[in-house]
Amino acid sequence: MSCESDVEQALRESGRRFTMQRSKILTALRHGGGHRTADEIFEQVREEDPHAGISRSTVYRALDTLKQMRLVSELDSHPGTATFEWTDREAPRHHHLVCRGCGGTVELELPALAAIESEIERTTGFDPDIRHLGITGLCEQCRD
Amino acid sequence: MSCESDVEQALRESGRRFTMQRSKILTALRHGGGHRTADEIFEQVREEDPHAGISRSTVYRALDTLKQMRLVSELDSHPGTATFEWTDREAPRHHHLVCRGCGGTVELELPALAAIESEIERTTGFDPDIRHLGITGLCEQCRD
DNA sequence: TTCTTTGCAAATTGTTTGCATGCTC
DNA sequence: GAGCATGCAAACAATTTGCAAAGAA
Repeated sequence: MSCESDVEQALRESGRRFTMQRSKILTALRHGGGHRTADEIFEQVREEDPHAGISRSTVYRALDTLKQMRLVSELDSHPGTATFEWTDREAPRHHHLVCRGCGGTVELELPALAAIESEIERTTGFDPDIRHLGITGLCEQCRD
Repeated sequence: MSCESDVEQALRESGRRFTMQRSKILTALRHGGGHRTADEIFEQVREEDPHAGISRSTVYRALDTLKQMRLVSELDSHPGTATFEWTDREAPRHHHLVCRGCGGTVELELPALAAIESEIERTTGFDPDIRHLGITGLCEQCRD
């Protein structure tokens, strides 16, 4: 699930259509290098190609279907504005630190969380999305 | 920081006022036994005392100042509607599992997270709010 | 009396929806 | 050609803001 044609195939197999808009949204999300809000994606697509037919509702709807297909995931810890990320199954799992002061995010790997994931599953039967985990706090600069 | 008068003092010391509304909001939050959205708090206060002068904006503003004072914390992982909790420093730290299927929440203690907290601080200088951590996923019933 | 807080209503922001048209399969 | 997808504009929901009046120190 890592290049355009795979996505195209996945869409077709589930009876959906592979459209220009979806393709551009995915590209913006994948090559944008990180997390993007719906609005950022909208602006990014529009900027790269002002003639591209794209609207906010399309972005929301596309993100929604891609989420259902598990190709895109919505990050937690961004109060007020949903933030999305391309779900790359090959990449190492990383987690997000979201600063409540400046809103900036830092990524880091926390291998120890894998153990917690299985502990949760074992004790509660809950299947946690550790992958989407966002941890809020204060970054070094904002701690003053 | 566990009874009414402490809150009153904390407010006074920071040059703020101790008002009926703030008192009732806190009571609703503390004795409500768990997490509450702004709207739930509003309804709860209004229900307990229909004559109480309270408005939604007041709830939001009060929660905001209480958050700044670290007396109340906003939980992550509740997309769309912010959820708040009384920050009880004496209580054991618990964490939240939020089901993306039914929206239900489960609380559990995860002592292992304390180690992760210090790891984050050590490696990134970030001060994480592990306390507010919300983990999304699918609960046992919704996994079908 | 001074300065904070409140209520009300209006404004914002982020997101969703209905419907006619366009495009993919 | 059939049915999913799109754009537009309107609908929504949650939260914020301006301003005059009320309340705490």
